[in-house]
Amino acid sequence: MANTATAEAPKKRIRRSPEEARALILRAAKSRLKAVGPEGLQIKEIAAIAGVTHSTILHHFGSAEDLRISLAEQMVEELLADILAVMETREERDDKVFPDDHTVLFRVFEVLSDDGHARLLAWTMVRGGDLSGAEQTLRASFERIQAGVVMAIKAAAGDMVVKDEVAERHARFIIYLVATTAVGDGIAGPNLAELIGLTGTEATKDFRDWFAARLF
Amino acid sequence: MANTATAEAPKKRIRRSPEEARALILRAAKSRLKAVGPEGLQIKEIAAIAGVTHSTILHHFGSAEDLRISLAEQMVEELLADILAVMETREERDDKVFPDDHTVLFRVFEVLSDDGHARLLAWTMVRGGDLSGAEQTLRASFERIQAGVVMAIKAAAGDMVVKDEVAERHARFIIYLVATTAVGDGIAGPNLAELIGLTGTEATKDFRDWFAARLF
DNA sequence: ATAGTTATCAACATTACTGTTTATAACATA
DNA sequence: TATGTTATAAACAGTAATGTTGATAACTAT
Repeated sequence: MANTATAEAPKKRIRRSPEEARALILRAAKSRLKAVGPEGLQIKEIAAIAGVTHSTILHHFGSAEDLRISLAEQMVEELLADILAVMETREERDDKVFPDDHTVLFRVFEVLSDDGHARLLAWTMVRGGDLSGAEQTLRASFERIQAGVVMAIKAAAGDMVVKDEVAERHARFIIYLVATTAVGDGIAGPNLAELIGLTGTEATKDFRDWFAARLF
Repeated sequence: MANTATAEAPKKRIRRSPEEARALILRAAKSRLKAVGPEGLQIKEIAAIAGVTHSTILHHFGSAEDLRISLAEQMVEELLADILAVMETREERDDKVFPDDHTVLFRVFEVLSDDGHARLLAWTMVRGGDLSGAEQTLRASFERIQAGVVMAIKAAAGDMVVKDEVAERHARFIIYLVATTAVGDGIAGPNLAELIGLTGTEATKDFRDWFAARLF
């Protein structure tokens, strides 16, 4: 007996555009990655979350590996877009960045290292991705970021004349330092801070203040 | 026809001690991880490299997951041992560390970020390992490192009197900064430097010089 | 309407990865 | 030499993941 004739749910189909479908699937993959880490990236699990079958994923991405590559690229692009948004906000408000106002740096840290962003980024790096697919976007983004930092350097220098190439070089170093630190912080931070003895919630803030004060 | 009686190679056995076998297998796993990333950590691949069968691995480690845990713990311990060795060398030679001599910092960077060490470390972090098995070792190591940095700080301060707790706090920040930077550098460095425009072999050295000069 | 396209699903096929069992070779110890 | 222990291997089993095929529902364009 049991299910006599409950009629095998006809299963209505939602037909999406390829773009919508890909976006939906990538969103599901991302949430899965954040939730359970790289091991959660099996297409059947992702399909279940997205509400589709796994063969739909294969239809849109070709293979499970291709899905992962697309995910990695998309995440890095999103990340940079977020950082750029932070920078633009600063320029609009025409704020001083350093050393009296650390908010921008803080928000960069938040974007890059908090909320699991860095762990996801680490995943993309560790898996050996070269991100060549997103190269154009990335390069353009960094140029804009660099322009912002150069401005900040000149502002911080005040009266002193700063040669363009010196400021530019300085800017590259600063960007590189902030980026690597934020990435490392996001990845190893929780474990590391505890081991070193930087405990308490204010320790994170203190460190970032200390760091910001030494940047320029 | 074909293989008539080429006698199915009797397959001589090498009998190792449990310690040797475990070490051999972990070495193979590590090289595999460095070569092809986390996806390369399947026990059959590892077994092939180690020259044993996969059931031998299961015999010694219990399960594939247990092997990965052992690998993560061993790698972190090795890493810290290497760094400690660098610190001890400095103390023996009684060198100045900063700002006139950057060799120690350079070697820490080398150990932490070059040669794929950081990528392996990132893998241990990303996979959510809490490393509780190696906790004692890690904590002790960091205490010794911190002691070294405190000495360096006081030396750098010269005549000025530095309160112990200030130096200690400063030391923690510096250790944290160097560690996170080195980790981020090791993970994102190659891609990031190229994107930012820090190209050429000397760019790495220049950055590290610039960084070291700003540490104290 | 009609025809063509394709995003979707369901069922099947296949690989690959982990884990199990049994036998034996290598070594230690008495 | 005899006996026990165990590290190793080979073959098998189970399961989970990817990939394939064919049919169809949803949409587009004629």
